[in-house]
Amino acid sequence: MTDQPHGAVEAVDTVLAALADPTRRRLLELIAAQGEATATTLARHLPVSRQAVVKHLAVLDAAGLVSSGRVGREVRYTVRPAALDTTARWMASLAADWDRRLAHIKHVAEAAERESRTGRDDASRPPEQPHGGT
Amino acid sequence: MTDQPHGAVEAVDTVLAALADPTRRRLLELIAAQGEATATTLARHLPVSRQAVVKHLAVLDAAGLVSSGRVGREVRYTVRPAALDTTARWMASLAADWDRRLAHIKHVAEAAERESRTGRDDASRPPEQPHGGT
DNA sequence: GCGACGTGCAACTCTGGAGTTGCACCCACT
DNA sequence: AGTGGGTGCAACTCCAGAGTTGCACGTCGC
Repeated sequence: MTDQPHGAVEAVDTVLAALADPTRRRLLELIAAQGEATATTLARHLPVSRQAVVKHLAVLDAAGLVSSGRVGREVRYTVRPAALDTTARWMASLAADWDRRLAHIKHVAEAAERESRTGRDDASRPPEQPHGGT
Repeated sequence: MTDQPHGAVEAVDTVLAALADPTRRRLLELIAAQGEATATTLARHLPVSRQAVVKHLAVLDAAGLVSSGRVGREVRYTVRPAALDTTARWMASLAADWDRRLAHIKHVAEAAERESRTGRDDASRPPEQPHGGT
């Protein structure tokens, strides 16, 4: 196990899928708080069976969010910031990209507005409110 | 519609759930690229029906990732960076928190290591490799 | 060796969400 | 008025994934 995807894109993919589940987020919380934890221990703090926890840990491991290490008869899990950080950066740059696009569109719209206003005086146009949305 | 959750926590919750689906991410991509788009238009660029797109847009809207605006007989959707940005920050701070905890644990472990080494010389101990994990 | 504890594997149930189809409604255009 | 394109609503199918149970195997402690 612990074969995280090669491409950064798929990494983000699996990380997002992994983080989508509340139980898995809770698991990460618990592991991070304790520094180290086993499936059995974690299951005690959750309303699900050990097997369910094991499956979740497998998903988290595949996403590179945790790493497993065997110590004697037990398997200890630790949190792994790298993948999470990568995803955070991806998301932040995406948000920035959206911002840029929106600013650009707004600029273009305003330019067109000025253009039409100076060119000819047609105040009789359908409302076309840009986006009241919320 | 477009009633985004009040608490920031639930916001992150819904955003993560929304971003978990590849089709929805593709939708956001398309909307961001075009600046504005309708469900019908978007469906033409995707291998799914318009209704499927509508449902996805409803989810994205509930997560605050898009905003809808009616223009004549069509409903146009635009991208909304705010929620995405919030989630990105949440994720980044979480990663930073993990980093802090790991550094702390490592520090403590090293201190304990030095302690036991100077206190008594017991080289006959089980391996206990910290975490080869991957 | 023996019991206790933790893990691993497999088969099973069941619900949520992704997707579809069909139809009714609204608005623009001529 | 009537037609076409876009939206909205509802009922339906289908399957991945979350969770369970049961049992076998390895490992620690005595």
